[in-house]
Amino acid sequence: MAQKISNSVLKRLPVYLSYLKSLPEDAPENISATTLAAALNMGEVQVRKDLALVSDGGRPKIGYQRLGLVEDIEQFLGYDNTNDAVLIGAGKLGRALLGYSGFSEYGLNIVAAFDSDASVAGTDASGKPVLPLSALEDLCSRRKILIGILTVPAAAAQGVCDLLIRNGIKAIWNFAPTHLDVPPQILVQNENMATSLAVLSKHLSAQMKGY
Amino acid sequence: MAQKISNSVLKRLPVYLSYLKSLPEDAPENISATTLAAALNMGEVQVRKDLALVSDGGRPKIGYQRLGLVEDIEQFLGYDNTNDAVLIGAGKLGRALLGYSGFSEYGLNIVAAFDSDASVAGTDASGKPVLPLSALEDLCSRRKILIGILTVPAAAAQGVCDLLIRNGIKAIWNFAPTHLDVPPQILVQNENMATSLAVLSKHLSAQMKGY
DNA sequence: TAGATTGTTAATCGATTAACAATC
DNA sequence: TAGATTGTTAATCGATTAACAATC
Repeated sequence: MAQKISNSVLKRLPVYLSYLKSLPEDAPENISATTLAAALNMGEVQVRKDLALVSDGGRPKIGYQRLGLVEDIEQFLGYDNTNDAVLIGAGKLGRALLGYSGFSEYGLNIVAAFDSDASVAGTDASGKPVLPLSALEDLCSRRKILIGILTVPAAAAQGVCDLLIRNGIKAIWNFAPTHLDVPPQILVQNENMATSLAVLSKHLSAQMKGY
Repeated sequence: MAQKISNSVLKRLPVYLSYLKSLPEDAPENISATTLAAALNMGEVQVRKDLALVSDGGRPKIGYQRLGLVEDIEQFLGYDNTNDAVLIGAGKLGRALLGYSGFSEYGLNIVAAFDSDASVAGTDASGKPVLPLSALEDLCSRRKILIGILTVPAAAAQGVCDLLIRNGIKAIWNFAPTHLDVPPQILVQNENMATSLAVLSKHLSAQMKGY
């Protein structure tokens, strides 16, 4: 029976992963949950519980096999089988994401970008083609794309979102600062800057006031 | 006694705010928690509880005053008194953020960007100056900057982070995919793409498997 | 063996939801 | 008044933490 994984665990796993990968090649072969927890400022029980979900266990007194753990987390997160994605909205943010080479490491491959502005289309940004929106349908169905990355202005977001869904997209990574209405089986992951800013500035003003 | 606000509430407030602001000028003067909840796919009790924290209440049968609510949320989040910030790392992502005009709406003003690569420095990206890292100290102390936005490669992040803290920065918005070690009174808000991607691809593969 | 470390079971904590009373 | 809506109090749910037993 497939275990239900909470979002909070899911968000911590990449943190472990990137830390483990940042260690030098000649680091010790094993690493303990205690060490990991200390390095990342987390509770060690929590780390152990999280790791228990993805690996088949460490050894008392020794810890987890470092490289095995990396593999286990990557496999668990599905970073080993690459997902193709399309990106809509080739503005500054869109191009920044297009040019971000790090995604492949997480199993994400942006196949092409689309923009409603035909004059932007055709241009290559960091090797990836930028196409007119009219080409979306063909590409999505031909390559069975499941992930759409939305970097369009808020006002255009819902329309593009509907278009994506009509073309078989199952998951949307939404950078537009707006709420999207979607059918229940479609996943929307919001990457709302305003949200983080709120946390940031609130903490800041709280600290200033000294409470 | 200042109320302790949870992060989850803090993250929902900007969502209400942006929805309220997206309504047309001639929308009804009042809006009920019920309506808001339905539009955003949230629980109505939750909406009401959240709004209770920031406003002095709606009226039964009528709802909340729409414009008053906007003001209340903005004021609560501190969007009315602008915070100056510096951005370090004028790569693609850094420039995308620099050029993003929406921040001012959230009370954030990026004063300048810095980059260790002197050849990039001097260039203007969308009107904001890009300066060499050596100019950071002077500007931070002169303008009493409290927020630092980190868009440097992971390997450079901790070093720049330390530099920022030495220069009086109290809050760091970290886009580098790495953990930062900071003293307890410094706030780090991580904007880790890998984290969102993990949630996204996991849900996707779960759905494909049909469980 | 002793001590470090794992993994599990139980307790705590916090956030969400449900039920309901108050109000216009 | 009746019904929509607010706000509050209590119940539920889930995640984190603490305590502890098992293991190398």
